[in-house]
Amino acid sequence: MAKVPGISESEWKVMKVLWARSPLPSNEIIEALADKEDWHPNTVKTLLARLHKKKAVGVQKEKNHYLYSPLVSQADCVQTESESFLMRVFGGSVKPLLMHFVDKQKLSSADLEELKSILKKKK
Amino acid sequence: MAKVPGISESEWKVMKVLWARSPLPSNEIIEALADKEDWHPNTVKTLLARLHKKKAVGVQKEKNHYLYSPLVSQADCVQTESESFLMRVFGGSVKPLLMHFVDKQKLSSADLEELKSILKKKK
DNA sequence: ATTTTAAAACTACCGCTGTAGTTATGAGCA
DNA sequence: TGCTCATAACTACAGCGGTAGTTTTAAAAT
Repeated sequence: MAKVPGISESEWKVMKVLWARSPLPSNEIIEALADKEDWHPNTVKTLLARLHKKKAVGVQKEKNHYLYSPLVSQADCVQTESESFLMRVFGGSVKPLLMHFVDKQKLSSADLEELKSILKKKK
Repeated sequence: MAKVPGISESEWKVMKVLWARSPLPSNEIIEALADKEDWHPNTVKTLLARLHKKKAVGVQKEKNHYLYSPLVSQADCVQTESESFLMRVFGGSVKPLLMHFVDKQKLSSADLEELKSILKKKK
């Protein structure tokens, strides 16, 4: 899997917008984020610039404005983040991690069923 | 559950030592970390000072030297970190998270069995 | 063609992080 | 009692992250 650059908390929020739909001009990205975050438009621009610099997003010049798209896949980023979280917090052991989340977070019984069937297939 | 201060990556490594055994004098902490990390002793001291400042570890003056102990529990820190990870990377949905880890990380079949039985009890 | 305006680009600033050098302090030893 | 040595305390500094102000550019409108 592709090596992805480090992506900060705020940058993730920008990436999520682009993973959901792209390419997008900055104003639409800003708008999409306005819902969730209370950010100055320039803040989003800065984040886009940083993401561009580290090659996490690409820009295409479209006559007067730019269009942004992800250059790294969400799956790769999720993988990278998960790995790092697993190491840092659970010392690399998946089982305690799973037990933690099964235990501490509320799962519907439908979720439980689904999980069980996945585990069954997995075996 | 107690609100814990933000604990950085390197600080976590120090906390792990103290969660495993405490109270400890700085030299033993430094020694314990020497195995895993290639840090200058002063680096560890700085980390301890920062953790002390943010009240994540306490110090007791023991004649000439200090003894350090955690003031926040590992469980609370794990909980806080997990929550933040869940939000950031999986948008708050536990099921995709679980599926990711079941899928992407290698689990022994013993692990799978154990998980299944936990799920069974959980239901 | 000049003015207005939106977006892009550049600059800024503070607090946190990783990493460590430097200085002060106090206790044991000579 | 003065010297030495470990340890604690203070200082440093560059890079990142969150946040946004200022300047430039180029297109649209008059």
